[in-house]
Amino acid sequence: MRASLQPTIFAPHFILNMIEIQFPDGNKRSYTSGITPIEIAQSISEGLARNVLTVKFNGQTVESITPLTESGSIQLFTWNDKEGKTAFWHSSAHVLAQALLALYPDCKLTIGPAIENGFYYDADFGENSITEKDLQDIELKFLEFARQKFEFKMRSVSKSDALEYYNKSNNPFKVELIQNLEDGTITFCDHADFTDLCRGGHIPNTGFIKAVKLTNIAGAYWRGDETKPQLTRVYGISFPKQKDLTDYLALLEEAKKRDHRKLGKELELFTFSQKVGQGLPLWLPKGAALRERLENFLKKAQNKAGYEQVISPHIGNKELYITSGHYEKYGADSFQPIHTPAEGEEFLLKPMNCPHHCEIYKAKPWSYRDLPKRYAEFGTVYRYEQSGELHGLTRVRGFTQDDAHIFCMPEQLDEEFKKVIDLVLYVFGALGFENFTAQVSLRDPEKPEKYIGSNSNWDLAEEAIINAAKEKGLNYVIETGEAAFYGPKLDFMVKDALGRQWQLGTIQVDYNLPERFDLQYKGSDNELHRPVMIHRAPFGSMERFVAILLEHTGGNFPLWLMPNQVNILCVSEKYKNYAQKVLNFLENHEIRALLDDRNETIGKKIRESEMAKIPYMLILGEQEAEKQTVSLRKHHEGDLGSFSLEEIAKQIKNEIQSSLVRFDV
RNA sequence: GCCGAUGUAGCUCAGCUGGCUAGAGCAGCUGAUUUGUAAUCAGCAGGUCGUGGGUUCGAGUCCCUCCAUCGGCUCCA
Repeated sequence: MRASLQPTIFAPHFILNMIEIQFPDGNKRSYTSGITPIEIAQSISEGLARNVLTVKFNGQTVESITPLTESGSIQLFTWNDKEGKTAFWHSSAHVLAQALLALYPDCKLTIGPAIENGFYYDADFGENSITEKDLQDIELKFLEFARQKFEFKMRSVSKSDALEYYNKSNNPFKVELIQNLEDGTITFCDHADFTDLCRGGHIPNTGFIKAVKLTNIAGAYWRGDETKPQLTRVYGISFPKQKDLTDYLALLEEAKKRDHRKLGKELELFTFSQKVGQGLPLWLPKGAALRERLENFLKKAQNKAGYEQVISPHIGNKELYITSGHYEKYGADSFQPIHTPAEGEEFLLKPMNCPHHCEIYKAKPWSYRDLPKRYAEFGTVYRYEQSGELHGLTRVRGFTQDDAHIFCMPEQLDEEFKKVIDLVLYVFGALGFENFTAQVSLRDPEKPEKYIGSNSNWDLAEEAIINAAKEKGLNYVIETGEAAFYGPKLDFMVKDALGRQWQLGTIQVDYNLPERFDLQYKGSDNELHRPVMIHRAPFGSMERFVAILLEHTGGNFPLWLMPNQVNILCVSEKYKNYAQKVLNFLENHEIRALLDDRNETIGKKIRESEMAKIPYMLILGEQEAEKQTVSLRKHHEGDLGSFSLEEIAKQIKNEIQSSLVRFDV
């Protein structure tokens, strides 16, 4: 500890110049006023000082070299903290901007934030676009600057000075940003001879950045608005150590191996055909069987929870969608109507099941005693998704929702909503999804024109969702403005192998369709009332769910879902008869097994079964045929010795049962 | 839809700055081998190099159109 930083209690005239700093653990220390956070870190340890990337003082992000002149609480962040990484990548974006400007003096910089994994910078390169080949040069320039350990220095500028600065450099983007800022709140950040409009939160100097990888280049609209000019976005990620970068790239390689598109092909689950059409998946036998098992699993739970299966056709009269309001909203951007020989008659490929289910509800009058009605259907729908948005099985144009619509009285909404949450949690639990976030999507109060339905109904529904999420102890985030146009929703978001978020399960409240379809029930007061509708899909869609399940399990599904649970491998063709007997035995125990009696070496058969991720391999030859046993090998575990057929069947059944807990309502 | 990249056999890939009948491994077929815990050997067959046009004496290679795929953006009932 440096002597000058010691509290000096014997010199009263100093006391006025002392400030008291509180640390996150509650400890307090006194320092001379004007001390910088980095000096405070030094007073604790040199090691900490070397690793401090950013600082919060009284909850506000400050630069590590900002002098502190008042007492307060301090938080020091390193690479191990989220805040540290953010500052690191934010600072990296500055260096990227500096490098871009150095190599392309005419490019117009716009914004460049830190993101979950790295950072990006959007710039307008005008006529001369850059390509991925240029990234290496930019990286070199980046590192050249980073190594010079430039300090990041914040300064306040007046609005007029700021505008003048960017008008002079002819940058309309920055000018637009500054125009929307309050005079007096505007700050610039300088490092080396580079200046950028910036709110702050930097690492001490550029020298902390030891490794950088500019990962890709993409187009991005200015301010995310399709009608505004398209900029070039350069994505990158940087690290304080070269090894961190190497590890990160290895991790990405690893993640690619779990890509569901790759696994789906290797495991022969699904395919696509240009001739059939883009975004229209073809389920191969193994994939179809897998999907069917998932469907049966959910059907069973739904039956217990009081759902009834219904079936509706793949097309519907255009009038149906005019009634539902979907035609007006999406008609122009959808698969276009199918015409019939009858003049003026038009049908639409069903983009959702709800209108059909509303008509099923309408098939007879209902009493309040009958409610809730819960109609479930694995309904295949078709949506004309933008071509650039299609992605493996996670975003397709034809897919099957594990859909259901619950028609209930308004006072039943809370309870029904919670029951659906229970069902979703059961499904996720049985399939091992633990890392999901619940997203509550509410309407954007600024844009009422985007939504249909009365304000009071929206208030009711939003409140019901938030209450249910709270009561069920969900780890939820609220997203304002993300609601569907007909009602708020609760989505269950799960990440894929590369960390991209996908919506799986969804629960949505709808006051709109019951109105449009004039749905009714007779209340205890002998008056007609309007039911509330809940749309819900625990998987979301079979396609997306299987995709994410593939990425999470790497193709090693729970045993009950596996297309082939057992491969029987015989050492030579001589033992075919015994192998057939083993196969029959397993089939009698409802275990899915395949017999590999090809004229190949046992080594090859094992290799192929391992690569096909078959959970159990039963190897049999002379010894086994004699003793009526099998030699057991488990995927990824190797040889486990010999067992009787009964023992094998028992073990497999146990494993299946332990992962398939019953759904209790 | 927009920006950028990619497209060679069923799969994974090679084919340099345009120049012999376009190659390899795996898979497939035929034959030999009858195998003990992650690839037995040999032979055969398989491609209008995504599509259509252009430049050229000559195009898998260069240019344009379209299609599909990949990474983003916008969108997502």
